Amino acid sequence: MTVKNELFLGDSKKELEKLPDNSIDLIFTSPPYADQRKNTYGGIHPDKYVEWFLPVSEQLLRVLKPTGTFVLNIKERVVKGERSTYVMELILEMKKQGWLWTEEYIWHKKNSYPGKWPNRFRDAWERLLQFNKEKKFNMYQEEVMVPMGDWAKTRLRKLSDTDKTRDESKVGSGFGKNISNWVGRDKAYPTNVLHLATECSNKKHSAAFPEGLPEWFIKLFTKEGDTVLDPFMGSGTTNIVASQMKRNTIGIEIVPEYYEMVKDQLQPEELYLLEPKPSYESDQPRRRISIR
Amino acid sequence: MTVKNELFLGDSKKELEKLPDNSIDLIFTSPPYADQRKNTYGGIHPDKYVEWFLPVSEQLLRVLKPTGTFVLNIKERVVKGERSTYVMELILEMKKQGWLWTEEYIWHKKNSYPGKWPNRFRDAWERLLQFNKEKKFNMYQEEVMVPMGDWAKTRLRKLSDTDKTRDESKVGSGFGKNISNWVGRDKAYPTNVLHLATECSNKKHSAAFPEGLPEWFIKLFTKEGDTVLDPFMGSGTTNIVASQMKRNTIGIEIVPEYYEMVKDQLQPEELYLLEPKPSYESDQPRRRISIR
DNA sequence: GTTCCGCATGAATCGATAG
DNA sequence: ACTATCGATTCATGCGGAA
Repeated sequence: MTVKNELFLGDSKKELEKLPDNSIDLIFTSPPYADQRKNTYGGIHPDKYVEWFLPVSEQLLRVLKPTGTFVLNIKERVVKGERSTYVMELILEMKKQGWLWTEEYIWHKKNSYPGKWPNRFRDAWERLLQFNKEKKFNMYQEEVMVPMGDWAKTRLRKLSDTDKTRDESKVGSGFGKNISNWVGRDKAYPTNVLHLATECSNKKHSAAFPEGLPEWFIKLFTKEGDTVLDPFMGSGTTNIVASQMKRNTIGIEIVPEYYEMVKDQLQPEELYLLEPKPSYESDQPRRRISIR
Repeated sequence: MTVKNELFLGDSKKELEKLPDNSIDLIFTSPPYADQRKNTYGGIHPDKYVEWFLPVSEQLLRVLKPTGTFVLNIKERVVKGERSTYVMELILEMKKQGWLWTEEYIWHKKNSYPGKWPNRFRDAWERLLQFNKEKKFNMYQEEVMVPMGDWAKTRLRKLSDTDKTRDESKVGSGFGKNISNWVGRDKAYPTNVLHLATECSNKKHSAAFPEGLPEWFIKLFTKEGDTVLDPFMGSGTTNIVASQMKRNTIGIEIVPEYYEMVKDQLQPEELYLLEPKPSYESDQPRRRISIR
């Protein structure tokens, strides 16, 4: 089978106008976070953030299918000792646009940035806000349950201490519990708390999230042949993962350098001859994405 | 030494008026959650929640010391397939009252109640909102340090002499590891994600939280002899734990049954004859705190 | 082929210093 | 005075070279 990859260079709000109504199954994105500094990539001042984002979310509401889902990865900054409130204000405003705020998942970043300050500890979590157009939407819960295949059985037999305590991320997509909890069970349902380490690979984009994050939501909210959109593509993690999972993808990026970088890795049409096993069933390390 | 336990039966807003200004070091509470059903304990309709809570938080702002902290354990309900927004509205309104929203901790409920719905998974986390009166407040970070990961322990044990000297000579090399700094340290600072199992003890109160939760914040924000307030006492977990930790406590409860229950367990004056380790440092399994 | 170990670095924050 | 930039702080993780 083949999947299509459409990439747009330009401002999200403008480029989104080119997409037809009700055509997207899943929007997964991590927009530029608010930033006081002006010269950072995409830095938007916290006070202007909601105003900046709302025209985009209005377009997203238009292009999303009624059965589709919008997952927004975001976290508010600390400004002068206080958490900013722009994320909360954004949720309230998006509801006025017609979005349903269905759920808030927590991404627990197991290896967060070091640091200790007089008034706070390390920030080790981010929000994954789920929005929908309708109360009824597509959700394939079975897909994110991790089956007890031969791999898991073998793995459990030689379960090491490190597996038990330290490395939860080797289990499935990295979400969920201790491997040892699964002994005797066929399947495990996840919760709305996702445990995943931030990646320390050679990505040149500062806002990269681990591949497991979009992978999990793509599995949960789409099936093969569906269409996944990332309006703030960045290094293209969402699109590359989605394409590997045989979903059609659309990506928009305003910085030419990142746009070109992703373009080198994603063909307009990707042909999948083989039926690769899902990565969580594979014995091999997950395929690394190299930047050429 | 002795600690005092003051218990009030009545409505929080009214009873709080009896307390003097700037007299409390820590407020830790889990108020009745919003609920559409009227017959639940303290059930308040989501639409009325903010309006109901604000007079209480206004009193809390008055009684809290300038160096004190208010920790609010809360989570929004799902109403008609959507998360309610009263928590966000509450934060925004409390900021207008003069509160600083310093931080949001996540309580990850490791063993949350099993369950699955067509549109969502198990809810396995709650918010712990930290509010302050001033930017400078008391925080005893060393008190909640946690054992270091296995990796560091292994590394330190095997640290060779050359490693020590070589690393010391590299002081000033900027960002990077200086392992020798860690010698003698077996603890690390925690993050803003707390991993605790929910407790299934014999509590008759529906809003009971595990003892480890107030215990952690009491350690972090107070010292012995300080005063801890819970304006929605319930089964009295906060007060009982605080009293055991040699903090003076004040509790307010509107339901006579709960009020009497706590009164039976807490004397107006508790005498602590022994000065040794506080209970939370003992080896007794019941009082083990398990924050990773 | 394992296992071990050194090292880089990740959506960070504060406070001091420079413009 | 006010803003922008910079240095110090510090832990989990995976990778790659060494044993």
